[in-house]
Amino acid sequence: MNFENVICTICGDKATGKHYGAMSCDGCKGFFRRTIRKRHSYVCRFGGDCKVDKAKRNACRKCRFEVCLRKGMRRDAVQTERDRIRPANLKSGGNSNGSGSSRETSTVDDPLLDQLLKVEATMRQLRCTVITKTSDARRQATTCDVTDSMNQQLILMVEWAKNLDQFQRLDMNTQISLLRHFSAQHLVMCAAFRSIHLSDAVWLTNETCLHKDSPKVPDVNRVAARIVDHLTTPMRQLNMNEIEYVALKAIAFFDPLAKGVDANSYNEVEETRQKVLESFEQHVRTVSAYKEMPRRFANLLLLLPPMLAIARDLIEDVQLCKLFGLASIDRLMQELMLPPDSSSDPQPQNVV
Amino acid sequence: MNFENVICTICGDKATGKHYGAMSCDGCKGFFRRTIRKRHSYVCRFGGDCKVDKAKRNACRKCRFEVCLRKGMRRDAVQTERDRIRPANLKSGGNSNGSGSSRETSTVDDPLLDQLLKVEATMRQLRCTVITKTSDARRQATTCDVTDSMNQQLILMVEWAKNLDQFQRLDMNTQISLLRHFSAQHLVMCAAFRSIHLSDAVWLTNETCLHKDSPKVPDVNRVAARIVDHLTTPMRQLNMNEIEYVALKAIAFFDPLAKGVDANSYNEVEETRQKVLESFEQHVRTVSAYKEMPRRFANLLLLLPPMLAIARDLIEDVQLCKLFGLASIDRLMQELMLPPDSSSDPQPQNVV
DNA sequence: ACGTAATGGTCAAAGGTCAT
DNA sequence: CATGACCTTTGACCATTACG
Repeated sequence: MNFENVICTICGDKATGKHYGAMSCDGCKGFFRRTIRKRHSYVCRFGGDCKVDKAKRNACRKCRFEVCLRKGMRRDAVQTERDRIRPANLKSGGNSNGSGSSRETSTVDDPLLDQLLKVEATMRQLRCTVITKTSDARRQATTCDVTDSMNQQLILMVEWAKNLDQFQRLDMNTQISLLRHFSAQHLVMCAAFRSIHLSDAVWLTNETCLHKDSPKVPDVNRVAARIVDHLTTPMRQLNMNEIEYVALKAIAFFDPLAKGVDANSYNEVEETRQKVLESFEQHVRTVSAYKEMPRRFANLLLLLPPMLAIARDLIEDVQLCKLFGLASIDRLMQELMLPPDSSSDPQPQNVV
Repeated sequence: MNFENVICTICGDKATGKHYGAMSCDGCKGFFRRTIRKRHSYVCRFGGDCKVDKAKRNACRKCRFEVCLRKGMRRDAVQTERDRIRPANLKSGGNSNGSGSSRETSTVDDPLLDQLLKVEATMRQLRCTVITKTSDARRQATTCDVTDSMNQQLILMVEWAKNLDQFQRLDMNTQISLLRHFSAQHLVMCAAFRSIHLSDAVWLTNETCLHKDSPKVPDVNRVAARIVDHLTTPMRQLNMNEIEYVALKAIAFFDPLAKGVDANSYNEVEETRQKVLESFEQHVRTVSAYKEMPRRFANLLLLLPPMLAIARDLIEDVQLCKLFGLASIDRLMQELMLPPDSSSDPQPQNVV
């Protein structure tokens, strides 16, 4: 319908259709609805017969409302309030004083990221006591180097987790579930970030190097090559720094969907993840030196799917190695990385 | 039939017949159809048990929809969109703009997202010609239903890809690589989003339902349960809509890390992914009705890792089924989902 | 052929939104 | 807080389809 030449019977403005019984404009329509809904009651400050036209219709609400009724608008045509089309903005905290206190975040102002960084530094120190450093460093890694390094990393992962009070607060069942779910991802992620300054090789914790096409080490799923190509290279291109690394690691670790996390712990884990996510996003978008790089936040998060894929293939490789006796699988590695097996302990023990 | 004394089981208004499985009025009928068609997802602003009667039925859409389901309305009774009854040109005989002059279903400003939505709509129509609809819909799915539905979805995936010119421009080797890499993820993602209005069940394309704990179907990895718990439920909590769904699907599909994508094609695929990412972020942060929901963008992206994990377990399940002869594995499924096998064709053929 | 029941689509007139 | 240009949703009404 074309309302171009139809005028509002109340004020003479352009009408947009019949509303509440009278051909009228959107203004008079809205005015009438609000008046009825909010039970407004007006008083005329003048003689009670004010002109109601497009220019003066807002001058006297009493007289405008009178005209609405006189021209046929019916109160019963106004319905009760409906559902919101869009949901109300769920703002956290609901504090209205949030007007930018604008404390410029210097470097690592965020306490959560700060905590993660500190734990990471502790781990770097601890690593020296755990690592069996090979005498001639930087040589080509052997299968034995790889399993050694993996074992060391798993020990460190457990220590790392124990340093996080968000982890310590969880019940033991959940703790074990998170560790098991994360172990392979931890290995892959650490190896990838640690190698960010190498080219075409993975730097193991015992300071040997595993070249991405090394034929010495059984690797049907080409895990080493994919760590380099799918993770380390993108990390380098994104100029990923340690803050972002520790945050992303925590996001992957606190995964409420980990097998074995029950409904009670789900919320705790999810809450921790959301807090890290908040700090992580805040850092990447407003603090980081590369905050202007388009889509950087998304691309950092998109490191997680390939990380997961490679982790799963790593588990497959370890299973194959165990099956064919190509490498010795340590007890901790067995408990953390391989699926529960009837032939070994049904429940991980002494891990935490 | 005289409906004078029949009342709507949902709101108590005068019923006009049985609609979608429940005696109801035209209002509840239309409301239910629109909800299903547009994949609306509501949130109750109150306690979650609002009264639903003739006067207040529009006050809370969440609770109205809940009552619709509780009173027996079935989503599978809502059919796919038909052709317009009236030709779009209601005014001048020959309207020049070929595109539907009548209100198109929520066109998006972004041309890329618009393209993805249009292809999705095309697929919905095509589905009708591919799907072998079971006579009694909504029954419990059998193993045969599951494999049938998977086959249909794989056929549709190939058609879907062929409708994307960003895909058509790639060389055939890359095309096959992307399809193989995405196939299982496609099945999981479609099933998850399609089931957003069901509870505790997955809605298959042949309109049967697979309950998350169905004992009928072999599912050692509990894929159905995890689709519901790890994907559908979070999607519902995030109020994910179709735009976000098609964008996320494209981001997962155009994965330059897919096995078999060579260095030349890498950039093309990556470029497409980055463009979709750009549009996706733009939409979620500035256009979406839920743009104020904190960390929404990150949480949408974080759907991808569980999606990938479930997809890989689905492949495992299919392999097991094949191994034990529990289900017939179609040739297309074999080529797209299972690893290349020396006993069958070494190279996929006739897929694209 | 015809009625009936269930699906579909239409669009005026309700509703809500949010910069001003 | 109120306004009103602009957009979404509702539901009375009519068309189409399947079946006996």
